[in-house]
Amino acid sequence: MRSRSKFVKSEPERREPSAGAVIPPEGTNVLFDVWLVSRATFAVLDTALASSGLTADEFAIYSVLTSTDAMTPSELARWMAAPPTSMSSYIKRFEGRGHVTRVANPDDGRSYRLQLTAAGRAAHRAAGKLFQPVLDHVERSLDQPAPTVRAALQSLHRALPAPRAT
Amino acid sequence: MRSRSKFVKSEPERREPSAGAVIPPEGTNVLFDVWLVSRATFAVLDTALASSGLTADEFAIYSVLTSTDAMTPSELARWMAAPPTSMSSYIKRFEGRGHVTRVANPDDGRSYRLQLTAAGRAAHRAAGKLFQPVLDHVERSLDQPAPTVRAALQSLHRALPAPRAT
DNA sequence: GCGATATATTGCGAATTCGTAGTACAATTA
DNA sequence: TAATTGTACTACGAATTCGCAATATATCGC
Repeated sequence: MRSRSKFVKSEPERREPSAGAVIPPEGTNVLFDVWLVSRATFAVLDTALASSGLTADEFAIYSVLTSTDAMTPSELARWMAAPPTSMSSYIKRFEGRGHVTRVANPDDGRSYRLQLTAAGRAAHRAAGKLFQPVLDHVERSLDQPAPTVRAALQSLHRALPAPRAT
Repeated sequence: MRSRSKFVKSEPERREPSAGAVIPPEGTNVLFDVWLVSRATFAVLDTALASSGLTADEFAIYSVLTSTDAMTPSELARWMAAPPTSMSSYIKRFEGRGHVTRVANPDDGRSYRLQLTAAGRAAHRAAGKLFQPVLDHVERSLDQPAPTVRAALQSLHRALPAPRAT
């Protein structure tokens, strides 16, 4: 197993021992913030979605597949900045669950298109029911408008350079 | 191996086939944005740091250890929302590299404090030299002030609920 | 059209992440 | 202070992530 559920025990140490001020923001930067926020976000979502059988990553991928009716593995991999081999593993897993099927790609015989099955869509909806309360909580708790926060995130996304080895 | 280096080949498909507009922002939400941005960020950083031998996660952890002179594994785990067992694996790996040592924790005999060794600090500095250009690029490319973007990220961080299973 | 090169995908194996369960020490209670 | 309960850490094993190298199809140059 590896559902990545209870990272931080449900309630226990409500008052963080010292975390929260361990590192003053002045000593860090915007990329560090991304790291910290995303780790915390995944922890919360993985915990919240655990009983649905999907991880946060999987829920996100299912969401993409729900919104576009057919993507190839490569497109999906580029879209989420994942290596092709990881995508291959994901797909194998999703197919094993009966959540995804491959449809022939008339444009390219090396490739194929991915499609969520009815079971896959059902799983996505079920996970969505667990996801929604978390999203609602976050949007209500933000101390700036959600669109403002989203604009910042999207600005950051566009500002990233193309991956470049050294 | 698993240095998570060249996710997206260095230059090849500069013009994303269709990615970039696969899913309209209206159909998504702030947590989806976090997912997308963090995946892209890690891809860029892992690629940039590859030759230093550190992954983005490791660089971040070394950064935390550089800034605070002694944290326990638990504190560090909570700080970065990682399960204790993952932290244990990280520490074992870092110790194996000779980058971290454990110092007795006078306050608690079950625990100990982590400290970067000279070699660990050197590795962090070397990785920092690869990290800096990426950060510079991002800060220059943002279409809003970096402090604004950081404020949004920090707002998001505070808005996250405590991890809670269903 | 043919060969050369580029791209899409995957088998395989190695490294990583992390849950389960167990040990050791601390804190609380009686 | 002995018993009980809680917290810090880790050994172990299973699932995941992903690099390397191989295969199949596409595309480009001539």
